[in-house]
Amino acid sequence: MPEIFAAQPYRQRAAQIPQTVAARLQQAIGDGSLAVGAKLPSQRQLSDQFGVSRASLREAVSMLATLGLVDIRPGLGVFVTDPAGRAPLWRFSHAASARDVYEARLALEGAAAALAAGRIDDLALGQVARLVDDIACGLELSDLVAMSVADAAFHDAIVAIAGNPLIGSMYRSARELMMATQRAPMATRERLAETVAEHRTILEALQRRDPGLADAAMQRHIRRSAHRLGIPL
Amino acid sequence: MPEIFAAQPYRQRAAQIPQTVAARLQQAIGDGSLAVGAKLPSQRQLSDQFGVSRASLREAVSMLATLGLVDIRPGLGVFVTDPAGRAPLWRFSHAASARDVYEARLALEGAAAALAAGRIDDLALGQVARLVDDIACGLELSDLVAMSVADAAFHDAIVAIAGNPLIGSMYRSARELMMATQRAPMATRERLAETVAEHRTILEALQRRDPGLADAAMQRHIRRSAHRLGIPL
DNA sequence: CCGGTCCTACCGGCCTGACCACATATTGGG
DNA sequence: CCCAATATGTGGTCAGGCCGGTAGGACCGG
Repeated sequence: MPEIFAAQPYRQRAAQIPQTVAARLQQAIGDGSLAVGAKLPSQRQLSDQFGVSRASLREAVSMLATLGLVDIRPGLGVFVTDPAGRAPLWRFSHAASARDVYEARLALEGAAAALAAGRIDDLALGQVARLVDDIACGLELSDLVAMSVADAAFHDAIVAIAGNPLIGSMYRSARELMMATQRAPMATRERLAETVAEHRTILEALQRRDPGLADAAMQRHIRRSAHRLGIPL
Repeated sequence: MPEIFAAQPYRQRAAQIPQTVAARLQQAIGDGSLAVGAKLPSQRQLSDQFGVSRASLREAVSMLATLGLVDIRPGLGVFVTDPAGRAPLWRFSHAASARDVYEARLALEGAAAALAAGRIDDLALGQVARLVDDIACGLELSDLVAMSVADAAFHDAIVAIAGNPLIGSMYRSARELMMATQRAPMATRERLAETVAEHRTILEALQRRDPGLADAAMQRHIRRSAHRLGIPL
């Protein structure tokens, strides 16, 4: 399997028209020429503009839709989707174990916490603090649903604050995968109290703007979460 | 397992033909009816079999290709890709900066190195050592191409040894993205010598089976690589 | 018998031009 | 003034055709 050297310079396949068109559209979306929510010109118009057939243009648009960059609404048009919105349509063709997912979370969220520590502002800090309070509140009320909702929001917020679109996209994918394999969390009260304390520790690291501390606190939290779920890490 | 969400309020859009065909092909790939590496029937044959036009069938195949499930080889046919295969850079929405990519690499490859340290066997250790030698050899011969090839192989190998399919998939995506944005590396000889030393350090950490050390060494290497390319991290 | 060239069937890539279903804007009648 | 019929625009789909590249067999020269 290690025949990495056998790989000669990839034969550059001739530029395929749909791919080229998709790339140009993607670029237009990326650099803001096509704002979020904006409606693209009609397929007939675009195909004419690019000098390609509508079939090819359709393939390009179809690819962007598959990637979730664009939303096609029959009879209305094609619209640029909200990037912050769900973009996790990507599929891992192979199955991942719960352990795989937690290892990935460890890497991604640890890094996200470190980045967030260096980039968080006071406003966001207050929001994160509120989410921690929500979690604690859920604990007191023994409202497991509220707790898990606030918990998820907490992690999402940190990844968002990290401000790295790649890590954000990867995180969302891992999260989606996690939901597919997650078992019900055990509800011992003292164990739940642990998670609140761990979130508080992360919050403190963010307040101190200490990336290393935030990374460590987040990794510790995820590691212990995995243990609580019976996943060896 | 369709329609868990069938009861949703959103109006169910009429089944679109390409999507339906893509789903059925995807299912066939998923359940093993189409083995990895197998060649799909020709597009004309498939379109006839599904009772759809070739244009629709092409859109479906194009979607699968976008998801990386199949590989289209003009003049030959459509083939089911190896799940361990790589992901095209379309995956990520809105353009990522070089800094974003390096931040993601920092997280992913650091974690991969740590995992690899705990899982590497002597055989793999020898292969990695050989790759480091190749890099050093490239330096002596001032063969920049050979160096970068061996360098890439080194990183790929560590990710492979880590054995986490998620991290592997994410890493490959990031790598593709990196190649798209990479600027020419500066070729000062002493700077190149630095990279050899950094790789050696990573190798030593792997030899000691020390995850923490491997993580740190890999992160340091990537960080310095970024600096060498003028990317602030 | 061997090795080359040529031919042909097959494959994907792309185009043209048309028709359908749906959403909306326009318009005309009650 | 309101409401329905219609015109227009959009995406969805189709049929058929041409192009260029690939592979494998047939053919021919050595």
